This record gives sequence, structure tokens and C-alpha cells, in this order.
Amino acid sequence: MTKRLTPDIDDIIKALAHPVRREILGWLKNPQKSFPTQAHSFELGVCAGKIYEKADLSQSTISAHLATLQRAGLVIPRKVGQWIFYSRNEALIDKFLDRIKSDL
Amino acid sequence: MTKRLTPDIDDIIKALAHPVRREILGWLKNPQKSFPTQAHSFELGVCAGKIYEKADLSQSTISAHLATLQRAGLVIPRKVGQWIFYSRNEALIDKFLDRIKSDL
DNA sequence: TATATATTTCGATTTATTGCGAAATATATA
DNA sequence: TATATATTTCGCAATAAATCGAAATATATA
Repeated sequence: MTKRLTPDIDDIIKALAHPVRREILGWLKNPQKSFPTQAHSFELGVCAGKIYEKADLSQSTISAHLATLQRAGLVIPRKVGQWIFYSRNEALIDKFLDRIKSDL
Repeated sequence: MTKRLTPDIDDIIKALAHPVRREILGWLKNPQKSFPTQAHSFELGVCAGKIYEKADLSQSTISAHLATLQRAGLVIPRKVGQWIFYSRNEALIDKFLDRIKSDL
């Protein structure tokens, strides 16, 4: 049985087809290293503000990229108070890697 | 040492970020099954004409998709007389899969 | 309640991608 | 050489994606 992907592979590949979005995913692999100035715990991920501080793009542009990653299922948002923390969806990423390896 | 990719991963992912191009790569996995009407041997691959016969898009559109796949290095064109045969570049595809698995 | 902080949404502009038909190129054959 | 076949390139229109600043929303705190 082939692993189902929800959302589908097309959304995922399209989301990955932009260097900034891949870079964000890379940062989220190692939050404490990539975001040494975040005051919050890294339990829930990294908050959007820290991500756009680090990226050389406007707040609204990064917000749109994060929304694309989220729609693809690649990141998981968790809202705590006024912050939204983002973390990688490792389960989906693993499924995607298995899937592309057998499909491509 | 990380495997180098020429051309780079950005070109490859962008090329994969279109369903028609992924479909073509899929067809090329199994040429004799996907293109039962090709008169030529499959040694060198599948000729462009057979590909756009199978796809529901114009000749020039498929030509552009094949050019994108070729720029990304995912397919190898071989010209024989008036035909151009396309086959998968398995070596690059394997390198790409290794690379995305360790990078993503 | 007013103000500050965090983030998204909106509206507009720019740039990139997709797609088509027609013309051009290259090769083969009558 | 003329004609047929295979494929690409060109020019253009349509759609999608990226980007920004400003406005809106949501939460927290004085």
C-alpha cells in the first residue's frame, strides 16, 4: 500500500520549489542554533517574528511563505497568546521523502 | 562530502514542480509499456513526438516542458536523424534523491 | 480602556510560468 | 531540388506567484 499524503504531493513540491521556503525549513531543523535570540522555549517551534527578522524580506512576504508551507502541511503552527510558533512536520516530511523516492 | 549537483537543486525542484513534467518522467520509467506504438528501439529513449501524442497538450508546450527537464538535467536528449530521443538521467535523479533526503 | 506587540489580510504591482499557433530549422526521401 | 516529417523557437495572451506597504485582527498589558 502506498502511503497517502494529505495534502498531496503537488502542493508539497510546489511549496518546496522556492529557495526561501526551503531555507526556512532548514532553519527549523535546528531552532536553537538558527534563532539564538528567541526568548521563548523552543518546545513549540519558532515564532514568525524571529523568522522574518532573519530573512531579508518583509513581514507580509514571510507570512505568505509560512502560509504556503502550512497549506502544504510541511510546518505546524501553534498559537500561544499573541505568538504563532512554527515547527517542522517531520512525519509528513518523512512520508514525502519515501513517496518521492518510490515515485520519481 | 556532500554530492554536488550540476545543475543545482533549485532547477531540479522547479522542474519537478509541474504535474505534466512529473508525468513525463513517470512515462519514461517504463517506455515500452507507456509508448507501445513507438516503432524505434527504446535503446536511446522515447522520441518527442510520442510524448506529445500521449500528453493532451500542444507540440510546442511539450517541447518547452522537455526543455525544462533537460535544463534541470533530469532527462538526456539524443538526436538521431530527425528524431530526438529522451531518456531519464537516472544518475542525477539518484543524486537528487540522496541530496533532498539529507537536506530537507 | 488605551496602547503596544505579533501576525495576517488586503490591494496593487511586478515578475515568472504556462500555453497556444505560426514560423523556423533540421533531416530524410522522392 | 522539392516535399514530407520531427522538433524547436518565436510572439503573444492568460494565469499564477512573489513582493511590498498599509490596514486589519488578535492578544497582552499598563
